Amino acid sequence: MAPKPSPVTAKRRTLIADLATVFQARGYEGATLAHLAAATGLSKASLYHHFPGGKAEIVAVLVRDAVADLQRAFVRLQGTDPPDVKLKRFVDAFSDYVDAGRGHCLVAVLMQGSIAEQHGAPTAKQFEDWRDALATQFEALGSKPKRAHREAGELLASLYGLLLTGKLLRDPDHFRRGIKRLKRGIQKSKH
Amino acid sequence: MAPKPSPVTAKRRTLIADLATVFQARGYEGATLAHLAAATGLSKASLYHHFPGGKAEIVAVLVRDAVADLQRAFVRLQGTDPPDVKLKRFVDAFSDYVDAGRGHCLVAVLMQGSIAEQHGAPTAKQFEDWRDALATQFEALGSKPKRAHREAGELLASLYGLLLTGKLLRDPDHFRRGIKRLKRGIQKSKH
DNA sequence: GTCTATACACCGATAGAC
DNA sequence: GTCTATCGGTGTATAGAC
Repeated sequence: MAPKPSPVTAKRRTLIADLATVFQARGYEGATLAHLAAATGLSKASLYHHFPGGKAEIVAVLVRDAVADLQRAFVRLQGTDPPDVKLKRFVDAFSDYVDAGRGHCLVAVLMQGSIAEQHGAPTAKQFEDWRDALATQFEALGSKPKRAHREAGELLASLYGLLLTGKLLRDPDHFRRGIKRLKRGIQKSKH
Repeated sequence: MAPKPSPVTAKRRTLIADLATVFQARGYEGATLAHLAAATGLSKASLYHHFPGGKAEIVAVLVRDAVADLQRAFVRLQGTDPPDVKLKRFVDAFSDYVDAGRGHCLVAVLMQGSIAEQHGAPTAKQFEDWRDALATQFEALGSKPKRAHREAGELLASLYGLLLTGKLLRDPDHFRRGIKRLKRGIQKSKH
């Protein structure tokens, strides 16, 4: 049995989750300390106790955390299962990460705007690694390296495109239906 | 010959274009009046002369204007040319609208965040109309209505996804290559 | 139409009591 | 660890001269 996580860590995790919802909905500049305090139930001063660096430290921690969350989806590509199974599991995990299209990808939200200057370059490298991990699976499905790399980029673009257009169209099902089709497409591209 | 546009209107057009660049790069909350004044070369007080409603009026005008710009891409779907030709022209026009992936779609940028509450619903209706216009062309290519509707949503998602992932990957060519492939895909889906 | 000067609210951040 | 009170700076918006 796994060891019980310390309550300190558990409290910090819910604190971070509450903070993330504000940045997700309002972006970096739109997320004021008053909003953050209200969302967490703490005062502004208490937030500075947990994050002495203020807003900059909060967002740095949140980016780290969101990248780790997203990483958990790409971990589904590891293991000895067939590549199409792993790719479909990844797509499902990504869907979970963005709450089936109801939420956002915090990494993507924060990388648009003033935060990109500070965290944009390392995040871009991370996304390249993720694209390579996807490409490896497409190669295992029979595609040549160049084509696999292309298919990996297309899959990423489709996922984020479905997420964004679902919000533009205000259609909660747009993302869900798109995910379903994407998974069928992975099945087919095996031939 | 078309009548020469009045200098007043021309000045206002460049003014709006300058303001748009700031909102595109910084989002609604990130675009302060100081930034907007600097970008236009006017003082803050002068901005209030042109837009008495302040920042809210500026962004309302900009949304109207950006929607009209984007509409110009969808106008390429009209006419008597073959549907695949019209769809490819639309894709090129969209690419031009976002400066080949180097810029953003101002509509999409503003609809994420606090502005969505005010302008989100009418914009969503507009996007539905645009999706329908695309679906009509896919029907003309031989797809049944349901499938054409799906293909239209996929095309929109791919365009916005390529735009977003190109920025996440910091790869200026990602969008350009994706556009090329999308156009080839339209060719193929004809058969 | 454009400007400088300014009003007033809110922002991020700190001090210090409990 | 949490709070109230408060600081200096900046944000939006206005007054009024030119």
